[in-house]
Amino acid sequence: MTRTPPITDAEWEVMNVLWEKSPRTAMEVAEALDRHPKTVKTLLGRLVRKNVLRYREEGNRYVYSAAIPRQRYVRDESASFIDRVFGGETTPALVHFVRSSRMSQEEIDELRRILDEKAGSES
Amino acid sequence: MTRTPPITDAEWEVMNVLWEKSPRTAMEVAEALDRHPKTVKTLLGRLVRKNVLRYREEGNRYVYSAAIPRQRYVRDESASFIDRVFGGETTPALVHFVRSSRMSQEEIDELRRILDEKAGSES
DNA sequence: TTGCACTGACTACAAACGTAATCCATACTG
DNA sequence: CAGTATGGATTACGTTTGTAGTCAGTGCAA
Repeated sequence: MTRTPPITDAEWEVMNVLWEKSPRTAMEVAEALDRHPKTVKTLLGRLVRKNVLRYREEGNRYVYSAAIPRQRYVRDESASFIDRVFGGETTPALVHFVRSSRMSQEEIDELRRILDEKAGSES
Repeated sequence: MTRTPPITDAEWEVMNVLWEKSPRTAMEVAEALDRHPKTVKTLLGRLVRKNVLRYREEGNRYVYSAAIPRQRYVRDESASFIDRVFGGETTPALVHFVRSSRMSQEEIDELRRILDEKAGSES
């Protein structure tokens, strides 16, 4: 299992639009982000070099798609965030988020359900 | 209220030891992190320039303390992380964390308690 | 008192980043 | 077919980051 290469903030923006819908051309991504096409192309190129994106030639242009599922990045990025900010302790992070966020009753119930499942399965 | 200046990964490491215990000298921080003193001094200097750290002269050396409470950084950093990775949606982030983390029964209960408080107070 | 061991200040420097411009080939327009 | 617009490849460039080295002052050990 190849390690997910680190990607920067600007690259995350690009990936987010491609995870949301693939494949897309460079121009389409640039428009979705409302950023300079040249800049976007640079970022796409770097992401291809990192093997986070793949492209297919379509006529005279490339269409890009994610080569690594969003889920993997979410997992890795979450872990490194929690390491950095909460010293690797997940529960304090969760406590912080729950305390500081506005949640609807439905969302609260959803989380409770998940905690209940967990209470059953956890050793 | 001044905006919390962005700090880098290496700077977070330094801040974490100073948030944990202040004040400390450059040497003490370097030892706590087991990193090259020169490197740590550079980072301390940069953090002072960003007004994230303050120092006091103690004999011929400086002792550093955080000038911005950890809590503020945690809040800001969490928000920007959730923006980047979860598009600003906190609940999906929470669901992800709860699902993917190992938690003891006590931790699960703690979170339940907090959710209960929240259920009461939330509209 | 002399010189060394530390200190902070300043400097260095390559890699990564964000942001784009230039270059060259090709496709479309008239 | 000529000229222009567009696409990817390559190059540019100031800034930030991580990691430290050099320099000049000073307090302590011998």
